Amino acid sequence: MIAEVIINSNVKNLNRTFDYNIPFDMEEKISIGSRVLVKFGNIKSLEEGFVVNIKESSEFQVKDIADVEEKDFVDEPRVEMAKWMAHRYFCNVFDCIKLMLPPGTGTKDVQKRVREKSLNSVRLLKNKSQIDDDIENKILKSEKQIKVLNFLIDNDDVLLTDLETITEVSKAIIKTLEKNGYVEIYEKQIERNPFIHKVVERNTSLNLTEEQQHAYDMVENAIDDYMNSEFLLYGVTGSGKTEVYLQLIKKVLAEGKSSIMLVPEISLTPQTVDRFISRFGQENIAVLHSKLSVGERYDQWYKIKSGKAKIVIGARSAIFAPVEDLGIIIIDEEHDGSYKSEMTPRYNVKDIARYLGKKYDVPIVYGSATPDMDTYYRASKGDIELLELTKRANNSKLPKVEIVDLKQELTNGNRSMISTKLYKAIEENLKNKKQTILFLNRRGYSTFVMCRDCGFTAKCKNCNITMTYHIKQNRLKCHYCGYECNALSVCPDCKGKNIRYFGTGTQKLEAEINKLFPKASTIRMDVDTVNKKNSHEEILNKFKNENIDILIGTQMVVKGHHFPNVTLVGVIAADTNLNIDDYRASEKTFQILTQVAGRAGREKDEGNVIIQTYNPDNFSIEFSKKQDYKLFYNLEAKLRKQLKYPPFCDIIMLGFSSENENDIKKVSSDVHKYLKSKIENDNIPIILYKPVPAPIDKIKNKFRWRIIIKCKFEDNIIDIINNCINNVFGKRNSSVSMIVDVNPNNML
DNA sequence: AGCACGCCGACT
DNA sequence: GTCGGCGTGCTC
Repeated sequence: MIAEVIINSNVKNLNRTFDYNIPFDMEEKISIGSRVLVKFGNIKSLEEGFVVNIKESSEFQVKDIADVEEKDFVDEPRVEMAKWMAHRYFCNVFDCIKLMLPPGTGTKDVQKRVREKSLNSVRLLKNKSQIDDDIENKILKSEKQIKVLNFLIDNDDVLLTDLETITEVSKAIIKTLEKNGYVEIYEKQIERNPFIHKVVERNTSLNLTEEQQHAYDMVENAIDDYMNSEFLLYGVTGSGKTEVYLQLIKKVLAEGKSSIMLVPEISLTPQTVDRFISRFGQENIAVLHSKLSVGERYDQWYKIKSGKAKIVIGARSAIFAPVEDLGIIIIDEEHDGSYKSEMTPRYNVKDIARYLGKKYDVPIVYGSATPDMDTYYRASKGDIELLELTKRANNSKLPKVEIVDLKQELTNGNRSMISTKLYKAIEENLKNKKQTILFLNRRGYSTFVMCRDCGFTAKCKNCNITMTYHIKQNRLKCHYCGYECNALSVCPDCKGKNIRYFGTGTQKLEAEINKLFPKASTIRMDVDTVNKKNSHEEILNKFKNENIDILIGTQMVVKGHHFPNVTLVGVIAADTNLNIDDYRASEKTFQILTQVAGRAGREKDEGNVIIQTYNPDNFSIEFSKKQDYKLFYNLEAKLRKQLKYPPFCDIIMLGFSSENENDIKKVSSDVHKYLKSKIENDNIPIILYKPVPAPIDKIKNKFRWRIIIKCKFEDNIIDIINNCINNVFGKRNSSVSMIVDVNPNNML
């Protein structure tokens, strides 16, 4: 028998199958979806491959499959889905299959781990002065570090040919270290169970309100009838969407089927998970997200694969969890940008959910207080059933929202970033021992640095971006590539000393609040303070339990947290998202303002929200004051229709990047020419724009250009783009790389 | 990745 | 001639 195998490679030219003979002794183990090792080309080591089809004969002179993995990880429908994804997202099939494999088991993952371990052991040995600098330098610089390591472990003939050998090398290193008594430092025990410290009380279903019950009944019918229906659970903040999810999952679990519940990466906190654990017990639940270590992820994956955990809670990639007997897919906070992948494959999780829903005849539930324009549009057309929750579950009132015009504030002579109204409200809140959240969607201290004499602005040397001043380290940082340099006191151009720091970030806000309210306790939350594994959680717990007066943060503070004692939310500058060059600017502004306002007054005390803005008349700000999504939707939909933006049309962005700007111009114009000729031939209604530099035209020393296409993202344009990629990028390896992003999250 | 092939300039 | 540097193509 012959197997059609795809090779693990990101080379475009290798995105096809190669035939291999299945040796007799492997026939029973190999099926579609098996992971195999094969000899390929002149490559010395064995390549990782995947069987995607089995047939009787081949027109080629075939080689034998060298090895096969004992267990199958991917079933035939998933291989089909991977092919579908590769075509739709313009990537290699293997890139898609990777998402479905147990984490950390790929040949390259294993090699990487062995290399890291080896390097670690070298460092340890060096600390004991057993090797000299020269050897370490060789090891650190060399790509084939492990070969040098062989020297260390007195084993000259080990070659890095296959997994087995790597394991051998790794074992030998461990042995050497054991002999020297370093094993406890080297093999630091990893905490593998994410729930290990949890003792959670069990709780039972709450009584549903009339609206919740109706929503539940509608989805329940779909589950009973094996219907691939889609539902939008549109409920105001605090309306009890989660209780509906919990009861739906309970229903699905009672029938022995699995549930996938997706939440935005940022709100996948232990509190969220606790709520599910206390309802279903931790043995039934698996959690998948990016903060878990590879080992933790691997264990969770097996918990699902073995059928032990029938409830999967996770971020975007959890849609690929190896569940059997899928019963329901729930996507909470469905408007969230994290559901769209910004890496290859650039998939939108809703596309995948819809594919699975159709394939297995299961319902999909989207939940949000501020639905995505596209979701609500589909609901208005009747493609999605709209289920509304109009009241907050514990009958708490929606907060009172006020808007402060910062232009007015300036003419009144207040040049601080806290308006008089907000100042008084904070003061009042402090007096009443209530908590306050201040929201500013920009981290750092100052957003740009300018010389007042000659107009010089500090820019990153790798990116065409102004540097942000961080006061703590007294340094300038580039938020795109991470480049840092010392803060300026003298202008590098004119040597003037009149350097001014403009704009505000969370650090400056924190400093100002501490100055204005010296007695208030404050805590700041942004990527600069939450980079450690659990610090996101720690900050929120500290705020909640130690009753810190004021939480200052970027959009991280917005997502789905429940703070009973918060009665005031201040938005320092509502305009930060508004002025960027993106068709979603209004939608994002409305969403974030509504979500942040929803943090206030979730219990018996009424909440207050103060939004400071330079554009009080902008409709997305005005409608968020009214907290009226439908008003917002109707006006925004009208604008989008006129301008041919989603949901009425899709934006396909072809992004080019290269260190050589001339190459970019050449390749992008070739692509443009190709597309233009095909589109004219096919007579398709497509708007094709000429290649232009991107708004940020240089990042990490690479120039960036783009071509924008506006049309419905359907088969004809998908085929044209795929052909274009094969034609222009198929053969020679160009210095220019191209990515295709459909309805990208940001247009910068 | 790594080898073959073929093109072209440099050198015995 | 023919050696070797390098761009290009191919891998079942």
